[in-house]
Amino acid sequence: MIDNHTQSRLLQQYPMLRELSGADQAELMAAASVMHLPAGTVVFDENQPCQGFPLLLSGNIRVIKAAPNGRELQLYRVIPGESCILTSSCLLGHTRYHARGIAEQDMEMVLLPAAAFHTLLGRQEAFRSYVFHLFSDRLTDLMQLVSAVAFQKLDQRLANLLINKPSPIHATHQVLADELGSAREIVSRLLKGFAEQGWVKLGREQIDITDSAALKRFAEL
Amino acid sequence: MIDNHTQSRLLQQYPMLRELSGADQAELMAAASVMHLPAGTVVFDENQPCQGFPLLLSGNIRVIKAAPNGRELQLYRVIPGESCILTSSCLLGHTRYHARGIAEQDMEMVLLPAAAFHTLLGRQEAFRSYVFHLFSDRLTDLMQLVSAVAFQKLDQRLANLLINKPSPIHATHQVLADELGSAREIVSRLLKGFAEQGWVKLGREQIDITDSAALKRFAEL
DNA sequence: GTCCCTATGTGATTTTTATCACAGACAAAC
DNA sequence: GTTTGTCTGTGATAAAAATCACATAGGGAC
Repeated sequence: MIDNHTQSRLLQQYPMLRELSGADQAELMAAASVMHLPAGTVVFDENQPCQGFPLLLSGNIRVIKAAPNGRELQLYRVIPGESCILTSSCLLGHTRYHARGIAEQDMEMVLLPAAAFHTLLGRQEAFRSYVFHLFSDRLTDLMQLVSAVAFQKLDQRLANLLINKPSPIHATHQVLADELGSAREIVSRLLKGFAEQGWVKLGREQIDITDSAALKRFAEL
Repeated sequence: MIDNHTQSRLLQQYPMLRELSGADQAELMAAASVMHLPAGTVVFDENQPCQGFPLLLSGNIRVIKAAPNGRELQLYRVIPGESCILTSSCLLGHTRYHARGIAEQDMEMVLLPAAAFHTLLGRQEAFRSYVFHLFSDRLTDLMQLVSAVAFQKLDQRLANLLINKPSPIHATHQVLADELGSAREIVSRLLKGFAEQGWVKLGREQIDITDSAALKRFAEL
């Protein structure tokens, strides 16, 4: 059951919910529940069954693949207004998760039980269309990712990563490495190279982009 | 417009179509058209807009990402009974293709125009569920692929590729390399290694798997 | 048979990435 | 201040892949 304040926040983040019929909207609010997860929580993990459909109010989820040797690679990030398509996939395909989701910051989310999810999907065009779009976008992202991992060198991928974050970037080299699926030392060395080119300025847990045009040129080479 | 014989073949490959209402089924058959494509045809390509929803009757489609330097990587294969989810993604997300599709053999397919696709999706639970499942499966495949490309060595990926094909395998090393996103010489050398282990026997355009258990063990190391 | 095209084998070399092993640097805690 | 823990820099080395440059071999066309 969702309280009024949360309901309005939910509708703000997910405008498509406004298009649901009043009755369905009420049913959703009745069936759903709010969860608070501290940063670092494993929201879901590989091989785990699905709980329900998450709607993020604040914070976000890093969805990653972890290798047996401890390395990891970020598949994508779920932000408020989106939902974890992986979960939809589980719910729709009746399979289990194939990746791990980790709360990056403290997180509030509304969890829609599987049954309610299926009901909405069957009855509400707006909801269906929303889910289809999510699938579509994710598929595109993943194909891009595969292509990048297979064909691009790490320096280009790193440059890309940097220019897609707001400068100054607050992150350790390890975090960047995990996002790229590589090792910390490599990222450190590449960053040093960028710094020597005058593209970035490095500090502890901080990277200032000083020549984003050059970085972009390099990334798209 | 689809003739009777083709209709029955279509229903055989796509049993879910039987669950459509008679009227919708008739509408589908009226709106759709049959296409014959010779092997090697580029069925769709990156940045191209979507024509419609393909239903394969025979042959199959290799969906690949091509790198600027000529290398390529197979994302997945579409076989009769499946449909190209990438197309659904385009139709639903109103975007363009993000990969290339190539007819591997001569191909017959039924093309469902975008409008008919959307109608069916809105009206028919069975069709919707079919499309959702396709999405779900593909997403899973792609995540596996990303993980493999990022974390596995080529020898393991090659072993995996081999054991998932019926022996004897008829393919040039170049074809295998393209499937893995690597170079021919590497594949040749790795295959030689496998042959030395007694796992395969090599011939011109032919690979006989002589110890699939060992290959499997190696692949899953 | 010869010619020719494609497929394969292979050495040599380079590039890229990973791994290991520390040293130094910085910031917060005490 | 000192201590402590995390973060970063860096050399040395190894491993994996890619690249280049041919040699050879098989199979069909003639």
